[in-house]
Amino acid sequence: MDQQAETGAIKNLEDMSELVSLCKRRGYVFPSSEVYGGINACWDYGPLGVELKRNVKESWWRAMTDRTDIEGLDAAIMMHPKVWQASGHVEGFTDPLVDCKKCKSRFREDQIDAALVAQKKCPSCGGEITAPRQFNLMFKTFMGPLEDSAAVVYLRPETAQGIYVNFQNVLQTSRQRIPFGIAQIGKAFRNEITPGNFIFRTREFEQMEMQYFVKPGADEASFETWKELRFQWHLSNGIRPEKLRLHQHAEGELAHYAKAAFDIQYEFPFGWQELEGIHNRTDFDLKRHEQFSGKKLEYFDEVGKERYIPYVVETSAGCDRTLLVLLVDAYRAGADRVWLKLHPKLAPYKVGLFPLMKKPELMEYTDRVFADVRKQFRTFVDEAGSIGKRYRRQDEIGTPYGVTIDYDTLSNHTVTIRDRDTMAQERIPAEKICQVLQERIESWKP
RNA sequence: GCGGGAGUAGCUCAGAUGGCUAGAGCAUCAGCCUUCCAAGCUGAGGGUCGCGGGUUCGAGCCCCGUCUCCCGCUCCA
Repeated sequence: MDQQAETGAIKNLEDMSELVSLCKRRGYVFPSSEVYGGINACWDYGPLGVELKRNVKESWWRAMTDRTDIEGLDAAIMMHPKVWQASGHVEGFTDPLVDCKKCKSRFREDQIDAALVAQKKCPSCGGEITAPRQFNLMFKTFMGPLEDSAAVVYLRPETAQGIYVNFQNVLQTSRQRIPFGIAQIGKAFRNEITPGNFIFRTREFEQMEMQYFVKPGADEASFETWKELRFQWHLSNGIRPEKLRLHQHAEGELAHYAKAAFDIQYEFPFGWQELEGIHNRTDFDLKRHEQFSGKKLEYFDEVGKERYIPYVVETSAGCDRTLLVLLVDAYRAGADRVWLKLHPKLAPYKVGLFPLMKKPELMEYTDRVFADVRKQFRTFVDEAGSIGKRYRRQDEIGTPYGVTIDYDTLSNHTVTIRDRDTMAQERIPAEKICQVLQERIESWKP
């Protein structure tokens, strides 16, 4: 690993804002509704961002569905309102908050002394507190033409419930047996009080979730397995190992549904933060849905001749957060260039193709190569400016390889292939470009 | 929601005490140059100076309002 690469990585929030700027400048991520001045914590993925995101989702989906014991699902964002009563989100996601006008502290009204609430006194400084305001983290809207409370629906605050309520459907149609899992990628919405840090915490976000159903008692072993598998997945995307860790939730930190929980955390410039959660949700959710729906959600084990409600091990990764991690982890600022050291399998463009000079014979040859290479790899052709400048442009968006057609190409049909990370070049036969790209992409090491 | 900072070209900014068609660098585009690692030449496009009102003969600069962004406070993808 070269020295420049290590010293050029993101260290602080200032470097981070360079990345945010690059993202906008080059078409990875734009602020939403920018012509109207933007809207807080909403972001749009541009041409490069959407490619990177698709590649991330593809990588995840493969990791799931390459297994024979995992099925896919795509549930609706809007669900029956009772789902959220059963899940505990109607209750648990609505916090009455009060603020102290004097010391600016914020408290949950239901967690401070009732006597103090009655006197409107701050528990820490004794100052006056505001009247409680309801902070409901679920977005609410109305289904149908009338804004009647009977027709209230929520935008899902997590994708998991879509899987739980389809547990029996998937079980029956896929003919799976426990243990098995259901995977889903989709948007979720939370009316966060404090969003921020670029695409780290947004109110609309995408999750990549898998719920693994196991026999009670087998949950702890499965939990350990998934913890490890998910950690490895992030490493397989080329993330620097020293920036990733597993963090166990203490008892008090656990969500209302969880028996045990680990976060896969990344060391962002704003600290260690969650990238993915692995939760042992027990039979909490399925049981609750049984109660609220009146339907049986148990599993009959043909072999052991027993009925039970399965336990669930959940792996819930943030898709946008994964993107942020990839970008933050890949950013390098050297003395004379900036580059994204993205894993080639995830990079939006795999190769840049350049005629050394803007000469008809070189451009013609380039066109022929392009027609061939683009069938297999997303390719960006650039003939504007000096060759060095074109390399820089591709470096900045993370294109791992550059192929240049020069005058030697015309006589002996060889081209140079340049490596983004080392800037080293090698001359190879033009007919082997695809083969070499394939080999390099597959064997790439951070 | 509160405190702090800020809104002038895609980006980074300059625009003394209000005064001609609002500037620079980078970026983009066109052309030239260039036989492998950016910033050489010529030219072009691009801004109702966040938005609305007010003061004034005249406002990017002053006043009021409003919106938005960024940084800090029990958020867990």
